[in-house]
Amino acid sequence: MAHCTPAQTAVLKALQQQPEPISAQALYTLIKAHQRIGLATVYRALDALKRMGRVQHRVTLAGETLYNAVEQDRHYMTCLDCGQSFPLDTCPLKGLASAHQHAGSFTIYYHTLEFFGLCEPCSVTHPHHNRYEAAQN
Amino acid sequence: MAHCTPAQTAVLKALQQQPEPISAQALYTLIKAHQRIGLATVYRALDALKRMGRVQHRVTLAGETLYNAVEQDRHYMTCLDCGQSFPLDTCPLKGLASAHQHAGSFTIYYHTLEFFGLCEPCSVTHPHHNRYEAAQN
DNA sequence: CCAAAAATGATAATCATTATCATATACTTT
DNA sequence: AAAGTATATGATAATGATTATCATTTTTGG
Ligand SMILES: [Mn+2]
Ligand SMILES: [Mn+2]
Ligand SMILES: [Zn+2]
Ligand SMILES: [Zn+2]
Repeated sequence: MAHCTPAQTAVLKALQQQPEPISAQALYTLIKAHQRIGLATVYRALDALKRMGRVQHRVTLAGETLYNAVEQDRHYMTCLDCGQSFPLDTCPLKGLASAHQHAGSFTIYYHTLEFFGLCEPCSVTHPHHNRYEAAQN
Repeated sequence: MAHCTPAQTAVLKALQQQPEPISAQALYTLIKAHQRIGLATVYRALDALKRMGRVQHRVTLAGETLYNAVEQDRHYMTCLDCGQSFPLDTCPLKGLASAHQHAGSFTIYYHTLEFFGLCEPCSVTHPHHNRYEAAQN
């Protein structure tokens, strides 16, 4: 049922060639090298593809939204200190939540799952030299 | 080991009284009613608390970051069309990933998990009247 | 009390994303 | 096929949440 405009097709094709999630601006640069396209159109296409359940997104700590094809069900552990992301071997929800599921009356297209914490180097380096008492519960 | 400045304590206290995740700006308004505090300080405190593993965050489709105390391990299904969020009864990772876990050398403080798709009303109303062919795989 | 380090508040700056709007393209009807 | 209508597109301006600056205050340790 889901149909695509030329721009949407171009964006989806480009996304499917990316091994890692990519930002709208980076996608724009990539596609523009091959064909005439506007940045706003890239954003519009990504939004439309999202609502068709063909593209998913996640937001980095820097506030940048990254997109990838839904087939690529990958997740990350992200360090709150240095911002580095480390991919998980496998989706912890594998099996539990398959694509295009129904939960009650809600149709699920995709999910985002991300772990946050500190990577080894940062947990060591981390100063933690506050001058105040710990807040009580 | 984690110590708090007065601002951090105020922010954490305010957060723990909230039943739902809240934005930095809304928190700022709430706290300012009781004590002198700056918006930048609220952002700084939230960031510090995040790195202490006491506060977690998620980003709405509108691009707003919402914060909540880590104790409140709640997740949502969000409609890509109308933006409404519906809370899950229970965390699908309950048991699998307990708080402050270790995964290899990485220390996990919290996780974000969110399902995206279409809510009942939107999946019905949804026009889907494109004029182009579906993009191939 | 005194210097050094850290925290704070007010405000300006940033920058990814959205809104506008004029134009182009596709579909529908004569 | 031309005209008329709806949708898509591109260039650019506007938005707004978050961050950077910087002067001032507070805390710490001697
Ligand atoms: Mn997954
Ligand atoms: Mn959970
Ligand atoms: Zn790190
Ligand atoms: Zn909806």
